[in-house]
Amino acid sequence: MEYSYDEDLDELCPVCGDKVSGYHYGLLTCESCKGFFKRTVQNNKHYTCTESQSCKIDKTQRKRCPFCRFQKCLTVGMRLEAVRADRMRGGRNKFGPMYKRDRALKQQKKAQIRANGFKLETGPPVGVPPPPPPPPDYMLPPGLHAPEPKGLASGPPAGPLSDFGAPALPMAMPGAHGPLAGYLYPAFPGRAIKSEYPEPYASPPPPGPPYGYPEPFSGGPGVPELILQLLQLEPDEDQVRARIVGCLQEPAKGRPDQPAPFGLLCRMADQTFISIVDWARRCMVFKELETRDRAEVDEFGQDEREDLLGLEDVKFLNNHSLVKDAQEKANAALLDYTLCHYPHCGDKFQQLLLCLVEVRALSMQAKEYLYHKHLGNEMPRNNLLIEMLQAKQT
DNA sequence: TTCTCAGGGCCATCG
DNA sequence: CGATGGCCCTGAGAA
Repeated sequence: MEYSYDEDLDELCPVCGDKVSGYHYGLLTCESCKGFFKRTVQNNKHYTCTESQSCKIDKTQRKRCPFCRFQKCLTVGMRLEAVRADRMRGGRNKFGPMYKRDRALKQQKKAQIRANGFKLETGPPVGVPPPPPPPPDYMLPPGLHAPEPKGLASGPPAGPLSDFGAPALPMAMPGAHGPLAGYLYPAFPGRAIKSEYPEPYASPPPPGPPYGYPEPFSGGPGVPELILQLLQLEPDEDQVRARIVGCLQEPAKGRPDQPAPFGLLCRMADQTFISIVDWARRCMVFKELETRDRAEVDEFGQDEREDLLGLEDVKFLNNHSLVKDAQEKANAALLDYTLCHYPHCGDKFQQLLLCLVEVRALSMQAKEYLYHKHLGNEMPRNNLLIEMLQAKQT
């Protein structure tokens, strides 16, 4: 096989650390893990782990425990639906644009690293390669490896998600064979893949966009130092994911009658919230705040992050001049960036600020919804989000 | 029309 | 004898 993106091949397989051979089933992996994943899905194999389902998977030990290896394949983001149920050879799948974008992103990051002389914490490629060695909590909850579609395997509350994040209508796969028959299949509009395997293993959907940055990031000259610093502080998505998976593994506490999907979503939201607070804590501005203000930021981490990015309401802080100053610096950096990278779109800066307003409105709606749930005694206990909302109400 | 490259198949090797 | 993994073939989509 010929590659025009040799630099990608310098990377290591997120599953076993071997050399990657290209994009396979959603992300850059080695040939070995590609084959292993293919055989497992095509042959509907079910493995068991003789240890504690947390075996280390690396190049030398990947053959020891296929259960943990496959779990890791799913955890890092390999896609079951990319394995063709009809076994048609050749062609491209619906991930093509995703691969292309991921590749462009890598090029940009490398160019940025070269231009700036230091390495940013990179986000995951299309999937999420974890830093070797893998922590034990990369493993999915045992229930997620059920041979039957139950629990999370039945999909999120709104139904199975399409690859673009929108709920897709489930459809029965015509001609489904063997033990796979009767499963629900996500609907894909593309014709390259006429049918896909179901998700009896139900890999968790990646939190947020599958890329390190929410939009194509143009590095190199013209990127203000402040933006580079903020990007460096971005939470490591691998760690966030590992923490969420670990959290989901914990047995449910509190409300046994809690609907599983909602409870799980609350847990995931909690972990995301913790990451945001961590981000706020590590911000250079935060380190300059007074202790009392820091406690406030801890409590209102999410709002603080929004504020630092250009929103209002920093009145609750003692030292609001410092925060205000940081906010203005962030705005100035963003303005510089948009002027440099979107010279033909004069109002890019204003457009981005308007997006923040919309995000803020959505945030308010979500808060109201959660608070309504809380008043109806429908929230899980020990929920950080609701504690934050309660604190804000008082 | 040609090229690219990701998914599938084949098969030698290994345990 | 089944699993593994490297290599090659195929063919849809991009150029």
